[in-house]
Amino acid sequence: MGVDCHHTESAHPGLEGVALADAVAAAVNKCERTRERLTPPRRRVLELLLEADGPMKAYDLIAAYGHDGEPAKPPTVYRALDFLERLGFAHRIESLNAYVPCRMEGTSHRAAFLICECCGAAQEFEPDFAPQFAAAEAAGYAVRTVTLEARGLCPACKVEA
Amino acid sequence: MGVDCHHTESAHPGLEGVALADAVAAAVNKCERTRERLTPPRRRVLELLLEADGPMKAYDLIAAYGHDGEPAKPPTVYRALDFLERLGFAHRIESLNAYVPCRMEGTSHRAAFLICECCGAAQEFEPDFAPQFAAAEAAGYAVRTVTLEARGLCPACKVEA
DNA sequence: AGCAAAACTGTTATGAAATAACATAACTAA
DNA sequence: TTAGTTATGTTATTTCATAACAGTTTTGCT
Repeated sequence: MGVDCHHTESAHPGLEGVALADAVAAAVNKCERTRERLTPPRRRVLELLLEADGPMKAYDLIAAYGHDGEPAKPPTVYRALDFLERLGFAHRIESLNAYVPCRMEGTSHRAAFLICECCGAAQEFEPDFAPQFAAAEAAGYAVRTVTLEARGLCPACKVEA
Repeated sequence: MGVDCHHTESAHPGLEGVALADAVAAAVNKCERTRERLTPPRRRVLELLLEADGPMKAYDLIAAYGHDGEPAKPPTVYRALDFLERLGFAHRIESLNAYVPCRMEGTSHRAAFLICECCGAAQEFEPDFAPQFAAAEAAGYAVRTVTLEARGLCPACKVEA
């Protein structure tokens, strides 16, 4: 991703084989429990996100969608992304116009990311916003969702620089 | 902005007259002190942001650019926005694809916003990220910039709902 | 002052990201 | 079993942003 970086994107290598199958199975199970429908296009987009080594652009997903090389139509992928985000299986990174699978499955979390400007890796973490928004809520705001994206250098790229 | 809201956007009414002139003069002064060039297109875009009642989309700025109704060319506005962001006179709100003038002039701040999903108002505030990123920096990250966008209801819209 | 480098603007064209609109198909609950 | 809801397929369009390059203004150097 980064222009001035020669690292392989190793912070979050994509899943393969058993690990990928397990992650998909976990999603299938969660959907069954909650009566949600992990339909073929939704499942396909989730697979693509899980396999990827880093954040995926929507049009990367569109291009990679067909096992035979046939691209998807944009609404197919955008609808699947909407679903995956709604269920917490994926997150959109606003400052990259890109998408990642959720790496913190199960935690009822507000997503936050540390994005490396060198290698492009996006590390998800669990922020503690309570102190941040106590004041806002005291002033009458009702906070519903929070997007937090920090940009800088990951440990590997920082060392190299 | 909001679809289900009948409020006027009063949280941050646009500047007019003397207040607008003062804000522009402050920017002129700051640029003179720092040897930056607040050229006509940059100044015009800053004026438009300051006059606006809420976040402005780039193409709103493009349409409003000419005093005679003539739109600007897109690069004119995007370049001006780059400049204004670089100097801290404006902020981009990623989750809206929109821009606001900085309301916290002078503070060396990392911008953060409370965005009302009902009326569209964007309230800037000064977050304290120190506790948030102590852990990240301890783990070797070098955090450079932070984007924080909280979405919910502002006090006025919360009351109405 | 004279000149080169850098920064800025104007312009055309294109690229990238996302959605509108509408027809069809598949679940699901009475 | 049929009405209602949810999801998909498809075409087209809209929205957002930048590439590329020519020309101008400013700045810094000697």
